[in-house]
Amino acid sequence: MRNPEFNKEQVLRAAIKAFVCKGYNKTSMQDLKQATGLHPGSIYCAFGNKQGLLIAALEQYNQDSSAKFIQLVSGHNSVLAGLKKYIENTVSECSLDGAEKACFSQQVLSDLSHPDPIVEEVIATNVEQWKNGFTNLFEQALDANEIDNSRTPLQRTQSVVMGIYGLRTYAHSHPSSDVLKELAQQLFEDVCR
Amino acid sequence: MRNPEFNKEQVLRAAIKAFVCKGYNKTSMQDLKQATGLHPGSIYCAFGNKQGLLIAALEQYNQDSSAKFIQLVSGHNSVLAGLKKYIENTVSECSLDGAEKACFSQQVLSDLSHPDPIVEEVIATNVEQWKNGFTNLFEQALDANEIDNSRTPLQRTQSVVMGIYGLRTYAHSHPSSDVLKELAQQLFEDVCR
DNA sequence: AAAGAACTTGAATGTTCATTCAAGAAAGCC
DNA sequence: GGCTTTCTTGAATGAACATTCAAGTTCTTT
Repeated sequence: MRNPEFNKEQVLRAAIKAFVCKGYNKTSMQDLKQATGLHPGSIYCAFGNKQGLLIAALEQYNQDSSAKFIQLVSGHNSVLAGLKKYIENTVSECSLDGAEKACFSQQVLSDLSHPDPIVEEVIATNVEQWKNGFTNLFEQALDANEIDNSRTPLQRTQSVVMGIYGLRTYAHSHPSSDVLKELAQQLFEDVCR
Repeated sequence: MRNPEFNKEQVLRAAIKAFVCKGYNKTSMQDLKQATGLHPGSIYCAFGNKQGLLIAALEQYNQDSSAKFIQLVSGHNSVLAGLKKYIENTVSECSLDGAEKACFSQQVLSDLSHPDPIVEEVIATNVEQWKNGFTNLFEQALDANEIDNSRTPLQRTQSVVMGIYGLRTYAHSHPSSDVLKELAQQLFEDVCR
């Protein structure tokens, strides 16, 4: 009996990088071979097919981004400072060249015109979880009297999610990092008002 | 001497529809043949290649969306009412099933991971023109005292563009039309505040 | 009505790409 | 060390696709 020679997490993170960089459709098995170090046959053995790899990668992304969310949001003096930190981190990610300008889930969704139901469900779960993070945050902020109840936590969540989508799309057109920071600051203010 | 049998505008609008529906990359020449009624050879004769058709389509889109902008924004009691109308129209477009959920330019930009410089320039021109429309609008609103000068027209333009990008991306996940309307209303308020 | 010019057609071409599979290599077990 | 099981390799396969082009069609001019 032999053990597999690769580390699944490592492979999936490499795959995510490749997918985010070129888009799912344009990432060939050759690209994936180069990125992950796995030969086509091995990928098929481990994940069934290209879409199987995508689904596994989306699940990994889900885990990773949840962890990152918690890490960024925690350990601040106020709840809203955590939110601010998160938004600022998004901006820095967007400003990187060639790297992750888009949220992986969202990119896949627009890449696949008619996504497979399974893929769609994994993405929906991702987004759901992300939104829950924000909603919890706003509930805590409400409890701590950092925001008023003129809008519900859910409404604020929707606004901030929309805003981040917008920020990321805006970043595609290579604006100066100052403009992006200004937009992020404005978003933060609008959402907390 | 013969005349071409097709109407260029009609063909380009049909091509835009096809591109927006399936995405540029996934739209095959067969799809384009079906959509435009032109056989592959004719398309190559008229536009050089697939990318030539894309560029011509983007230029047509530029014209059409400029015209639509003016049409939507004009003829209201106040300048801001025009803006509101425009945002509301965007929401209705997003709510349509299968139709134009995304701005064509923006969709192409994310579809082509490394866009040809020519394509990129045409898109940049599109966006520039669109932004100018908003900036003019906010300048008029400032002159008419409908908004204050706590933020420049350019800053407000950036915010509204980001917001519309966000709205459109948000629409991809099939939210209820009420949520979308609420987000649009909030966007309008935040931008005019 | 005949010739010529321009346009249209769609099968053929060559390329790219996901996927398969048979042969080879390595680990565990006796 | 030999045997079995599992994993890895990468060339072969076949489908999908953009592009070409030679033959066919239609319009205009004289």
